[in-house]
Amino acid sequence: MASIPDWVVDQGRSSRPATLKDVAGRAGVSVTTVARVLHDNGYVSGATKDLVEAALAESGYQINAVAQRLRTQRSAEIGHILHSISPNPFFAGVALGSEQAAADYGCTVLIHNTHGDPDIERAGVEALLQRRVEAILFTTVTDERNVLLAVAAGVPVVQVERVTETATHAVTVDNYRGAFDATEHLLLLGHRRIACLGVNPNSGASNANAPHRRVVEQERLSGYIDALLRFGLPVDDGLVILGESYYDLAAVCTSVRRWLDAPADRRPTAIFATCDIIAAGILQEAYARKLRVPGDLSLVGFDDTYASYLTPPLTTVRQPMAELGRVAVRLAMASRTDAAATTHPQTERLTTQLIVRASTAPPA
Amino acid sequence: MASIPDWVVDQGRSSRPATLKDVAGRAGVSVTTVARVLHDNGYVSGATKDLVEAALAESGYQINAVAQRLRTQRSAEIGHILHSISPNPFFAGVALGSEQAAADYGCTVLIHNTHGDPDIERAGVEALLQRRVEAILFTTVTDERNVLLAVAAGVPVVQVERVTETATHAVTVDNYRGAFDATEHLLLLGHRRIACLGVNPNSGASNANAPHRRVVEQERLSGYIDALLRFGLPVDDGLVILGESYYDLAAVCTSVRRWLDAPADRRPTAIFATCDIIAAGILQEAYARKLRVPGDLSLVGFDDTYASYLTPPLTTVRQPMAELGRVAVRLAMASRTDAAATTHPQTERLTTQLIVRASTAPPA
DNA sequence: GCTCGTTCTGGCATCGATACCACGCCCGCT
DNA sequence: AGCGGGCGTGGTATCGATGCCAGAACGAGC
Repeated sequence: MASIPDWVVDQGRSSRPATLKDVAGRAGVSVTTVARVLHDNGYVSGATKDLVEAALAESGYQINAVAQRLRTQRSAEIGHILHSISPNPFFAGVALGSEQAAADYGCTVLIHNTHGDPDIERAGVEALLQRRVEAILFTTVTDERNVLLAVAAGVPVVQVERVTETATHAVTVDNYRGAFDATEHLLLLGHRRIACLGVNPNSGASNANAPHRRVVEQERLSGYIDALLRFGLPVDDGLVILGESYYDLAAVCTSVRRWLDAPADRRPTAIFATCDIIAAGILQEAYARKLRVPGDLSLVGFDDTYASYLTPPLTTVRQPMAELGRVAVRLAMASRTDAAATTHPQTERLTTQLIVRASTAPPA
Repeated sequence: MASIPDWVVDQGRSSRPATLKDVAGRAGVSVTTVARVLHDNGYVSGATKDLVEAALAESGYQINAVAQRLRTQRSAEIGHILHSISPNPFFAGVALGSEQAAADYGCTVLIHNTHGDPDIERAGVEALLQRRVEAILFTTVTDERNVLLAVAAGVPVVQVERVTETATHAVTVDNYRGAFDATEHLLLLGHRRIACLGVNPNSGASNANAPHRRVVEQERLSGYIDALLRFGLPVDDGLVILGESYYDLAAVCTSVRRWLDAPADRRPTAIFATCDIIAAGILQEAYARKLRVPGDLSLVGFDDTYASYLTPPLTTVRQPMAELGRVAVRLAMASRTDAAATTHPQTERLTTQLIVRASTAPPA
């Protein structure tokens, strides 16, 4: 007498998930036939098709993606390295966009939060390479060598809101234009003492491995300066404060306090902050001094993350965060097939949009 | 003459990544030996170890995690289903915590944003099951059946900040206590007309598949009511507005406007909002009416997401977001091994913390 | 009657890493 | 001298899905 087939054992809730073999046994056909029904390709007679479909349903079969990937050599995954999805919503916004576009390619996105730690970043890149991801996006880079690691492995790399010497694809917004628009908006309102709070484009120059957003910062600063010049105004060094990073709020805050504590005739009448979070901090400082925004002080932010939730709602330069993520994924996936794209890195440039809300008005 | 071995072909940047076999060929040993060096187990002589390590380095070998997982039957992945990591930072905070704890188990977290769409949610759960994730966390649920889907598959499930009849592990904060503390804080300051803005615990009752955070909402409402009763105050139905969901701001806003437009002697002197985002909206409404916070109106939020960025900084009930995620992962991983845990769902309850900032003060 | 093409089905090697088993060797102990 | 055990190494089945190839059955056309 024949021995009891494997598939007779109870496929209960706690046992291993069913395999193609299990289903084949249950239906009394070969695994090949089950696979054909599953993917609806090849020739299968109506009768056996019904038989197999019943067996599939009974066993609660779910395809094993791990085995499938090994066999087909397609991981269907995209890695995304970034600072942290919280608390700065900028990263979460980009991540969300990348997820949307990845879905169009049947891919899922693996997010790696580095928290600015180069070791975590390196471990993240290596983990992604081991998983054979189809592309890697960098929305922050702490150590430039980690980008090279990915490039050397032959994986398509796209840097988001970041421009460096490393030859990879990139997608950024027109930061110069964004900063110019913001400053011009204040100038057109009649402001003449306009301060700028940003991040030093030259910071990290001593550390060759951490050129944090340098070009982006330079562009924003240039946009501010050029707008002033266009209006025939000199750049007052005392009205420009550049921190070490976007997360270095402490330094920025003390500078702002000095400005706000100055007598009205020497105080800036408007401030352009290159990040909504910094702008939020300034709002609080102004509030503590009973300075009215926009009455005594106009304020423009950057990013449009927190801006709409603030009081008053903040005029800001909107970055198309989700679109940055989407374009990054498309660029990466296109370069997989297009041979020319691999050798000639491409840079996509999106436009920002000045969102005028209630934090800006003509000076008193 | 022997044919040219495979590994002689250039392992250049654009070719397939090296396999154990490639490395073995290069070093002139067996794959078994290479594996032994790689994992530093078993016996390997110093000489061959050096040989193999050189070969590993030369070929830029990165282990193939896909093959490894198929063979070891461990996906080292945890799925996390949530509404969306942006713009509400609550989810991002929980996700971050889950990622941290997952790392302790050598796991990575796969985030699925459902955007409140039951079809996306279902597809997400199925994708996770197909990847054979070791556990699934639900920080939002749109369709209860999707939880059952995961449970039926035998995967450990943990619901975060959510209590339902479905018998799964859960981790929540003490919402009753949080709401009680917030209301009590206002009462102790001397407020007597305290309004409450929340989400209707009975909403979705008509739709059996979408009992959105019902218990959590009930607890928050009860905490508010009980604090009033403790002070011998009646509950004024006109001062309680419950929206359909946290994302249904429109309805909430119109109600708030009605309150704020009322004459001062009928206007609430304080509002307890069960979400920072709602509180931010109230701040803006108050500002537009030139009502001073906390002078004319005190305000308490919930979550501590946006709270510290607002003007004035918002008094709020802090939820330990990251800790929620961490505990959820620990609960899930523990239940994998502990048989008793599977049958007896466990609920962990974390404590909230009232963070007093500048949006609350005694009534005028 | 033979060939050819279409329909239907099963066998099996393969993706890459792992783990078990087997074999050979050298050394020390009885 | 013989034997057991610690070393050092290689062979190979396996995880589960895929896709090529083989082959059988049947009808149509010459």
